Amino acid sequence: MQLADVAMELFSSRGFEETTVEDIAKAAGISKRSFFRYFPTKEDVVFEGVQALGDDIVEELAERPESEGPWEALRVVLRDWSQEITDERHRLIASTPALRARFHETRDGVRRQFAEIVQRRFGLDAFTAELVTACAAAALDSASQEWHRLGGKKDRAELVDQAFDLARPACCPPPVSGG
Amino acid sequence: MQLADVAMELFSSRGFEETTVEDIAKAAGISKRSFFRYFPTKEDVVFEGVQALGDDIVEELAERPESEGPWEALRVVLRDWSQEITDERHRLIASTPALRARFHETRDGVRRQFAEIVQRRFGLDAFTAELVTACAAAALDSASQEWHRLGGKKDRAELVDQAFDLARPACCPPPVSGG
DNA sequence: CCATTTCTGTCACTCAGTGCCAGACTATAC
DNA sequence: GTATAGTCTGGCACTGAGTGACAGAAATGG
Repeated sequence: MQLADVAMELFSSRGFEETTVEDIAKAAGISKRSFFRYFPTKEDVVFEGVQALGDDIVEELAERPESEGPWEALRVVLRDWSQEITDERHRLIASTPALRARFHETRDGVRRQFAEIVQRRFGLDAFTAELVTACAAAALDSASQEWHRLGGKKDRAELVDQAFDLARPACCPPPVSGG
Repeated sequence: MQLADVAMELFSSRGFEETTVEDIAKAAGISKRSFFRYFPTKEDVVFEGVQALGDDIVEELAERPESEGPWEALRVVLRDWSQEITDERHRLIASTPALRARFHETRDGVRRQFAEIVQRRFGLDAFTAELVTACAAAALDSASQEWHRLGGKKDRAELVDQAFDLARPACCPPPVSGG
């Protein structure tokens, strides 16, 4: 079993803060020092892959047709993002303040990358680009929360779509379809 | 001089992470143990008052007229929020990842309070309330960043207004003024 | 086989944060 | 005045995250 899996299992059963790095190391049969050779911090175990996923989505965004407009491009591309974070991970993050903080920060880093691309690709000024991407993040967040509120009974992608409809900012008018 | 001022001065000159709690304590003429009787963590020094300010604004929000609608109410009330965080504090937070993370988390806590009030006072469902407050936070954030981008040359309140115009979500149509 | 690189554990360290206790200070009551 | 109770403080020992340095094991390559 991989180190990250061992750690996540301990986090899930005991809680993040109640699990020491030495616990993880012992369970994985390595030393504490070696743990820190694989992960720079204890928190990073939980966020393994999130940054990588962010990079993937950034690339996808850069490949959307320019004619699509920023809001639609973000909508399409972000439907995946929330899917990839497992339930257990979400539960853990939501219930641990330190992880919540770290999650916000990580996600905002990706959002900043989005903003740069949106600015270049769709020809917006920095202010508007920041604004639009921040609104998209807001929509995604609300969709994710609503999904949890409903106990996972509704399709995530559908909720994201709904959120993007409700949150569409005034600076991104809907694509006209014959009117 | 107050403990928080001593600490902020050290943070400003040496940086947050380069300043130990013992440094602060020594400079303030108290023991390390006493420092932690005034502030639960080193980070909390930087965020002194932010939560209290949040509570104030939550109250203000609760007192806005119902007829105003959520978006306008948030706009009015949030114009103060960013004003209250000093430049130096902003600079420090922006340049320290751990503080950035903590800031996001703190602000999101306040936002959740907003959402509850918006939901009750303006009769929205939880989903929409979360969405609208998250969009407002996005607008505020973008305005604040733009203010820094412009080197503080433009009026903050004006930028917030502008951001709220650009970011107005589809679920909060503008108040009709005779049309 | 030997040489080099890489991986690993151990040890010692710094720093944030906590629990405990003992002494100092203050306020009130007698 | 003294006794007493509550609060504030420093000191000490501790846990736990994270780092630097070093030495030995293991893989790699000739």
